[in-house]
Amino acid sequence: MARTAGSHSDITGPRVRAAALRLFARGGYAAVSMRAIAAEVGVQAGALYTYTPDKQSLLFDLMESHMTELLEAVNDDAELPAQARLRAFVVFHIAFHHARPDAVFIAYMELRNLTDKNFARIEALRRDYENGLERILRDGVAAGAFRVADTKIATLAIIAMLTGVNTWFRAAGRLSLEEVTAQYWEMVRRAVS
Amino acid sequence: MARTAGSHSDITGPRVRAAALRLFARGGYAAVSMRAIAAEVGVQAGALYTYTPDKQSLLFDLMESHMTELLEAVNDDAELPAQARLRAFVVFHIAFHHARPDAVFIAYMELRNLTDKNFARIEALRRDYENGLERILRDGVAAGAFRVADTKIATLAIIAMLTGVNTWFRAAGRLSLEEVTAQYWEMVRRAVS
DNA sequence: GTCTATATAGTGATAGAC
DNA sequence: GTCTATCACTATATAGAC
Repeated sequence: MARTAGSHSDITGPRVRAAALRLFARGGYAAVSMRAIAAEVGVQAGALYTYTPDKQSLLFDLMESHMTELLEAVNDDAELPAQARLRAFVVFHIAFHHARPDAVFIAYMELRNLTDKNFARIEALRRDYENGLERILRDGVAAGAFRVADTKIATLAIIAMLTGVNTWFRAAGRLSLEEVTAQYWEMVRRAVS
Repeated sequence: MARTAGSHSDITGPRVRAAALRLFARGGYAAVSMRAIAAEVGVQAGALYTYTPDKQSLLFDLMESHMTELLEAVNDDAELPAQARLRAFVVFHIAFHHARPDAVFIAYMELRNLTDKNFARIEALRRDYENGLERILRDGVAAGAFRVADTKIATLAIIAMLTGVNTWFRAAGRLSLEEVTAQYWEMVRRAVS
């Protein structure tokens, strides 16, 4: 059946989200206008409000989707030996974050532009993710495979270090992502041994 | 001698910079208006333009001052044994960054709000700082004190890890800055050994 | 040095036609 | 579902009085 002319709810919605993601990452939430997002999509500003009640919800949805996908993808296997388990986390973290630089950037640059309620929700998801790594470290310490003075500190240190890859790595650069991942894993491995 | 009433160029200037630093760190450059900065200082918006030609210059000056102070303070001593030299860097980095969280936050959250020319200048200063750490690592490798596959990667990994302390450390928390520093140093030490 | 007033432009969001 | 038009604000920056 032919749709009403100009009716594209099934594809415009995702396009709005994609444009917002791109522009927020590039220019920052506060600096990007609804008009700029609309222009990127190819519609007028008023049309955006069919897909989001307001600009804040658009930001929150992007961040929540990202964190939810991250938590669903991480897939930790507690049966693995401690080192293999930690290595799997390192490889996963770098690959997952490398694949979606804009979402990663937004997820921790735009926290301050969330309302209090939305901020609390995103922070809870982030803590869930951190707890996943801390569990790996704690189990490894208990099994005698790792030597870590404080697993919470080590968790935060490792995540900061790994996420940092996104700020400088370029596929066209001197090293492949595999080589970079191998070297980060080596540093993490030593740091907890 | 009595000054002209309302004439305070010697103290208002620094107060404008301090207010901008605080507000930019809290709300983000794009989201903070000149009126908001003026209100924080206790003057009207127009008066700010006695101290800065425009908002962009205000941001750039804050970032440039921060990076310049960082480079002047780092004070690397190439005569030290490799481990002591690296340890001094780690201790310095954490202490310096802990002492000025707002400037640190701005210096890497607001990069995208700089004009191209200003961005290039700040990036050059940042590279200078990174090169300082890389020199320490390279010398240590040459002396046989460190084992590092790629000193550039190790540099970026270490800096990301150390700067991350600012995102979570609170003086009122479970651990003192000295304890935290000791544990980060231990992780860095192992990662390059 | 600071004020008030203002120019010029842009903002998020809504109403109603099609 | 998208458009045009618009409301009510807010923005940066400047001019000229004091």
